[in-house]
Amino acid sequence: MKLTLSPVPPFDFGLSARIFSTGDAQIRKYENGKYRQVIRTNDKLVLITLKSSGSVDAPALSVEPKSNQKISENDRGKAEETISYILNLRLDLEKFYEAVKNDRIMAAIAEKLRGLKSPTTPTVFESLVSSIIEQQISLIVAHSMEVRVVKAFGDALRIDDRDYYIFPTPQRLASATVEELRQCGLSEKKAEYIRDVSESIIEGKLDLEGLKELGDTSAVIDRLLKVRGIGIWTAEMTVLRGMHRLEEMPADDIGLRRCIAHYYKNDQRISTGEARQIARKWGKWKGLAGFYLIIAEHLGVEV
DNA sequence: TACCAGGTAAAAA
DNA sequence: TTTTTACATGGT
Repeated sequence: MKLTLSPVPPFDFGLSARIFSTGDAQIRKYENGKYRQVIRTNDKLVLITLKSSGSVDAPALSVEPKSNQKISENDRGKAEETISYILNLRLDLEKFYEAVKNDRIMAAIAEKLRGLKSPTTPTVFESLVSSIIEQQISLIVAHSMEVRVVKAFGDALRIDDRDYYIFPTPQRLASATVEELRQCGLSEKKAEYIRDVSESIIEGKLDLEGLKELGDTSAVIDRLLKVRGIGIWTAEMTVLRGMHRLEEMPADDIGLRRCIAHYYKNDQRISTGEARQIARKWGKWKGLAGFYLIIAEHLGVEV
């Protein structure tokens, strides 16, 4: 049973999925033109395999869902919705390109990366926990810890004799001990933050997913900042990566600042303030623009 | 070996 | 109130 999705053009699936080339094959991986990940539809785990069946300007995505349980019509609808959400298929990139056309550098990068959409996590929770793990340490280190956390605490789906894992639920992480989390390489404090925030969620003190309904992004960030372990960087990363709030850019991010410096300041180190200053010209697209810079640098794009 | 990596809270000044 | 420090681990 297959289904087909029609992303809003332009959309370059290969380019957009490419950042998952280095992903873990049992969690989230792009390989040989196929992207694979487990999602939750209603209460079922479904392994989805996506591949392009169109072009950048007439994009189409074919979806192959697999599960241990019977996939209903309703599940199919949910799967479609989740995929559209995590790959940002409804985003109209032309609006972004139009908004940055007067910035010579960004316009050139956008032209080379035409069709690149920014992915997000299925839940705000996943984005928040990942961001906590990524605080201060290198992405390589953070990535290996995340893989350990997902495999230790995430639910597994067995398909064709192979286990695939979905990101753990707040319930599961709230019941984990700090010691168990530390086994994944986390510092004691990060383990506490993650445990505590998970506990707040299951106790109903924090409705992370409900924050999606809040139109005012700065109100969302203010709420997140009240949580122990979440500073401005983590709050901004969370809304950007977990909620598609593409106007939000974590200006104090050291990697992003390096990218901005590379393209706009001849590689001279810049402060958070200078980064925000440069980002002003991207208007409500600061976060997406920052994402374009990171991918551009990663791919060695020069303008 | 020391230092840096997509920070933050808590201690010290 | 502002500044400094501890923290985890992998790469250079």
